[in-house]
Amino acid sequence: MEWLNYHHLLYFWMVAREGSIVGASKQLHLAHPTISGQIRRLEESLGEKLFARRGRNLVMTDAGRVAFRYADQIFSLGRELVDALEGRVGGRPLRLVVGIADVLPPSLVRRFLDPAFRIGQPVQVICRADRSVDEFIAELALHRVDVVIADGPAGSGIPVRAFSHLLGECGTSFFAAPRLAATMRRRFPRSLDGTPFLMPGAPSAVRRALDQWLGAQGIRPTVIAELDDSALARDFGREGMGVFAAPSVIEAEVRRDHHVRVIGRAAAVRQQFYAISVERKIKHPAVIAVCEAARKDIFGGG
Amino acid sequence: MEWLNYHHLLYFWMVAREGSIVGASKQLHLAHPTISGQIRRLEESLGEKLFARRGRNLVMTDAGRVAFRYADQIFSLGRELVDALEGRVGGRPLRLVVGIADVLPPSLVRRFLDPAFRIGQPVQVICRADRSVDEFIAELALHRVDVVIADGPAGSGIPVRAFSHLLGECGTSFFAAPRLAATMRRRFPRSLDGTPFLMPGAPSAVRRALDQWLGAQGIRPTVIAELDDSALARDFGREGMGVFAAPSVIEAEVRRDHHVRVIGRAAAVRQQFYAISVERKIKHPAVIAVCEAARKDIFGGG
DNA sequence: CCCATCGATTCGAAAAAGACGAAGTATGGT
DNA sequence: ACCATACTTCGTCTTTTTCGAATCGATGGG
Repeated sequence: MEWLNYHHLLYFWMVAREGSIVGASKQLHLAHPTISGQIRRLEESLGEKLFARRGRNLVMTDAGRVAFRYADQIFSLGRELVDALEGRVGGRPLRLVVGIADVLPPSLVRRFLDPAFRIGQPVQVICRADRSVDEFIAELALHRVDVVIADGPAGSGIPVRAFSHLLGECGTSFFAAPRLAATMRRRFPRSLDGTPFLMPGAPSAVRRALDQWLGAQGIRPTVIAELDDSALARDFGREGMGVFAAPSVIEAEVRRDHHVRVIGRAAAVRQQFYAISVERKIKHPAVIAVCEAARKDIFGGG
Repeated sequence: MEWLNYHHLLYFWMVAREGSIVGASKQLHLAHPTISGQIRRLEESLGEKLFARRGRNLVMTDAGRVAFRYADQIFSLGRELVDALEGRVGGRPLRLVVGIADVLPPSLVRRFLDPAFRIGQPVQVICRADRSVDEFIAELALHRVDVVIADGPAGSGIPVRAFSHLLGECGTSFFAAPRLAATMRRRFPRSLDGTPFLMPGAPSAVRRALDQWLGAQGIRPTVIAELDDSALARDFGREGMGVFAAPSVIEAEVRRDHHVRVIGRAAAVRQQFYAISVERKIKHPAVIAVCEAARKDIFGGG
């Protein structure tokens, strides 16, 4: 039996996270050629290409995405291991472990979580995005996460007793780099037809709503990439590779941070955000703060 | 941030599994001094001793046991990763993934699982013992295991909808190496008082029943080790290190395989065995076979 | 009690793996 | 066309890993 080389896997994982070899080389304090070579070795030993070149960047292949999911868990466990051994098992300051669906935009998550820090007592928030929503819900049952923030309620697909609390909902806005946006703004949404489009990953609620809406209008954009991670989608979009969608509540941040323009809105494509917990009545004070603030401040006017 | 060396961890894990460096060196096709040295490095980088010498063997320290739990999951994920990438994701022959509580004696598990192979169609059984029972139940919810075999019903501790099917129950027998057994057989169970005893790990049903029974009789053995893994307990016992307990149904195998003698029985210490599944009515044909055979053949007469 | 055995450890030398910088190739923006 | 950026390839050098031989300590049998 031949063992997987975990160092190679670490490099692969870091490259996937950072989106580039150069980025990873900085994180790892290594020269870029080193990483390039080691990833090649990993691909050889696995017998599968993990990355494909897209322009001057790398994107994961299907096999790469599979490997990444596992790698994510492996290295998350590794960190837990050293944490556990260094004694910080149950940190004394109030701890809030949040599982986050990776389709959610980071800036929105940050706004959701912000109130947790303002509840009077010191609190340490641990954000995890290294599992799927279903897996997080299973971890909810094991009390390894306190709350899961997702783009839909806990489905009946998995038999865990969990309760979904609506944080708020809004429509969807479509964005593109300035050049592309200029040609698209007129005749929206018809202009989306045939346009390069950055699609959210398959098993998400946004994706379903989007598919439905596009189908109903008979619009068929050209899907040039499917991205599980919404941050990745916006990075692609910023580079002018295509149109992407994001919740209307964070329009301002998206425009500002990614230098893109809004080309149109679809109120019918509802995006919902839920906090999922084990208890029907939330007890964790930080989670209570998060839920209340979301309903009042973030979605209060919209 | 300094990264955990996963190769060192692998060696550590293998040594822990095999119980000795020599054993691990055979599995890994490496020289023993290599492993010895690499484990030393791991201990240095972690700042914790993982093994302590007991006679000419190694036993895990508390820190070692913590690390082992994590390592087990890490390498189990690693194997899944390469399996997934080699395309045997959903193997066509009927697959039965069984989660096994590590307090259960392997020989009993083998007898439980035997009928799964005799159901007419080809079946591939994947036994996993790399998580705790609670974790397995959570994985049940994710359909990553089909059934969990445990020494007690699914507790209400974790909010997963799961159903426990009693496979059977029996009393407990106490065993020891011949020499020790000879002095113990008279005046059982009083003779257990002060005797070196190999206790099953804390969070198991057997342990609770045993504690209760000993307490009721006012017997206090000297606990020289607590072993989560029942196979380990019997290995210790075989070497004459102390008395250990096992379910009465497997008396014959234990006597034969470990060259130990029965020193007494306690019918009151009931050991129960459950198959835990997501459905109330079991659908998986192999699981049905397992349950029926257990009730008829294994526990039919006793 | 002594000796044979088994298993873990220490040590220095040899082999393998990893890391580096320089140069090369492809891509995208100006 | 040119430059900037990012990935690759290549030859060399460094670090890590591995090995065998020798040693130490515990165990069990004679």
